[in-house]
Amino acid sequence: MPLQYWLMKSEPDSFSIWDLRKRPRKTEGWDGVRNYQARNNLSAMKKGDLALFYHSSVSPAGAVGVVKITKTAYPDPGALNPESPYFDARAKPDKNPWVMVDVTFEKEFSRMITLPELREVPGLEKMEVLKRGSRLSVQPVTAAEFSIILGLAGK
DNA sequence: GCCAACGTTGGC
DNA sequence: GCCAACGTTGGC
Repeated sequence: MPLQYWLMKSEPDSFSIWDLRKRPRKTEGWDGVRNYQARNNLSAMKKGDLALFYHSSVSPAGAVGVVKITKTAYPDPGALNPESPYFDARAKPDKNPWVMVDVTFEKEFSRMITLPELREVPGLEKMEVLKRGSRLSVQPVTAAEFSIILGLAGK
């Protein structure tokens, strides 16, 4: 199976690509996903897959860099911890539906590729993140889309 | 801060 | 199983 590509959204106020770069080994667990479709995408990730790091809920929003999946899906302990903002009372230690992966910093783009810019680029029309009302926080991206965006970042 | 769009919940 | 109400996301 060749590498797969993804887009992962985070609000930079809670966790930014700059936070990730400062972590030991530039690695952090991507936790707190509480949507089944996004969870399924996390579960489908393979070691070595690459993901666009996307800053959401900022103006403008956009892709700011690339991370690598360095650990495949494992149970997200936050779901079991009442102190966690991501606690889910329905999750049990033997039946925890929520997973997380580890991501490692790969690169930061020299500039943000903003959402308005992405909308203008031929070949990206079908991207999930461009759809009206798109809220999925972990999305698949095709190899072609990923390549186009890296090209924009390299300019 | 507003509000459209979405996913989830819960009454029936 | 339907669907209205609700809470959340996220662009603007």
